[in-house]
Amino acid sequence: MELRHLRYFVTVAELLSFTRAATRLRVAQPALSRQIRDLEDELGAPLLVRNSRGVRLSEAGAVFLPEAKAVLQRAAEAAQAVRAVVRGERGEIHVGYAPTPTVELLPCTLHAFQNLAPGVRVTLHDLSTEELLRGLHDGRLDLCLMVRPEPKALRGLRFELLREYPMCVALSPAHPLAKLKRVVVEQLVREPLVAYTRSDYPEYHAMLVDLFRSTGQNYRVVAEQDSASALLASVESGRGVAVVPACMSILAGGRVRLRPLHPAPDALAVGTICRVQKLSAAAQKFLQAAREVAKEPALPT
Amino acid sequence: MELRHLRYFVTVAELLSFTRAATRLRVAQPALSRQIRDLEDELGAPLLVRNSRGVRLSEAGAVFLPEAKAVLQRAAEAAQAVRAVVRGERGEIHVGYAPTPTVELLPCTLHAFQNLAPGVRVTLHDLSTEELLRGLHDGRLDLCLMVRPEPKALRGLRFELLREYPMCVALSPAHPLAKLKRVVVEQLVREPLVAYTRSDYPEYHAMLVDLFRSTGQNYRVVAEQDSASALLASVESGRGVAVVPACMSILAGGRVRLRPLHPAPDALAVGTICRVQKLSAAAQKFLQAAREVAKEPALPT
DNA sequence: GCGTTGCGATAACTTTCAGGTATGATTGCG
DNA sequence: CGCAATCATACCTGAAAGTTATCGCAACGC
Repeated sequence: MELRHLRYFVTVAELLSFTRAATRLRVAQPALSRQIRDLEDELGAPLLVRNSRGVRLSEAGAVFLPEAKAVLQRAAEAAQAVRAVVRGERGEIHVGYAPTPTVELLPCTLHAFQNLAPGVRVTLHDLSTEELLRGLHDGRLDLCLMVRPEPKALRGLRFELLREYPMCVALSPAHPLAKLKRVVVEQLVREPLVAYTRSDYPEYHAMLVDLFRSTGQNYRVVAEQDSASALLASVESGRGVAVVPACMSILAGGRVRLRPLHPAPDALAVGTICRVQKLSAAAQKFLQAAREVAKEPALPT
Repeated sequence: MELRHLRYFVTVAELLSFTRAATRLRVAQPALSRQIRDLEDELGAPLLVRNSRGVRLSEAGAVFLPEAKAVLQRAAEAAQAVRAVVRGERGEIHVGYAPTPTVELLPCTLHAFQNLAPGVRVTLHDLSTEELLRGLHDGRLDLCLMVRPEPKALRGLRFELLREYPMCVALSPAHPLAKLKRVVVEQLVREPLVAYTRSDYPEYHAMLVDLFRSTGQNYRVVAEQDSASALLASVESGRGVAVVPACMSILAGGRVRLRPLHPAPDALAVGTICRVQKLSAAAQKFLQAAREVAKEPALPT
């Protein structure tokens, strides 16, 4: 039994005529008669009662007609489900992200994507930079929201900038520098610093070296922390101050003050990365949602 | 898209291997690859991701797999529904009947058939003898429960005797003859008779002529009624007595007495009739139910 | 490092069967 | 009765499903 048999039978049963059904199906009448007979042979019962004035449904045919329609309906739905995936209206995407830099963008993007493609499930993967890039390369991830990586790590991938967060100084509210509108590097270099763990965040320490080079003085790291929350807790406690991107204000709440740094080092570039090739429609919609979110004004510094 | 494509895809998706799926499907592997590719082309998306170590489902494939299984399942159910009709486990039969002669057998047979074939709907048709036979011939009726017709009316039909009801005399309880164990024809011929309408029931009147021939006397019909209930009402009122089959006792209740007639005329033969050819399995089961009912002891006279 | 193995894809061919044309059989109708 | 309409039959054609043989690729083992 094939869907063709069902399509043919349903048409004959609805028009109650082989001739008219053949016309509608764009086949010759004998071909249609043959297919119907094959179907009847396979099912072991005549579905149609032929008389010289057309046909009528047999007992078995009357039972089979709604069943056959249901099968065809179900088959059409199955095809539609795949086409919905192709159009990015259904399915699943795996999105990798770096938690702290995307603390502002990720929730808004997820929300926008939910409106754009309500049928697509988003699975989030909180991973390190290397794991994010590896996941993109081997196909486990469809796209990532993260800090702009080194250009040489971007083989076959495309980065799209969404937002830049200027680097700021995080201070406990009681700290004298917190009264200033902005902090100058020469003031900062004398302060005890809290930093990210050197082994986990080498690029953060490279940034610090760059930042303080102009002062000609050595800076002093009094504590290293392996997470944003720990860094902020250290700063809040008065242990020291930290250089952090402006987006950190969302995590900091009111417990820590952020002040612009002068001269400003390179801002933190956050955006999407995905493969240049073979991007699913759903993933493209996610990119679109992210772009729309980025158009909105940034959070006040 | 044909069911073949779905069968092939489901097998590959479950074995995650073209080679093993081809073996199971009893086709060569290239033929299978080709069919899957045709399906993918039609749906507009790859369903399987091929790598040199077997295959895995793509996004679209993961969505399509349960859909395809559902279609195949539904198709199998459709075929099973027809086979259930063939086996007489499902469907509908049209049963014609003569109400009064089958007053005992029909309810019991319906009950037995309900147990034998619960999935079959029985549609009853209360028709005259001629209409019953015509309905059988042109296929509107599958079988009938009725009085044995003339042999010449049985072209292409088969009668099967279920039960014989001896002819009795119906008397009002107050009637003098009601005190007797049985009524002799010579006694009966002097009584005023209530009969069925001559035009509607010629065979009934033929029976009366036969019955009284031996007495050499004329019988006297004082009223004609066109239904069993009217006949019984007339008898109950004392208008006259009637010759009726023993099964009439069920309709009569206690309002009328039935007494055997001596010498007994031919009993009323009640049974099934159906076409010799093309009897559906459900109709055969109905016949079987009727036979089982007939095996039970008859009602006491 | 290099053959070996196991996988799916490709190529060339064969076979099957859906579909086409022509025609026959039946029946209802003017 | 002839005509028109309907489905069945017979026979042919061609698309496509299937077959065998082979390729290319990647993982594995020695």
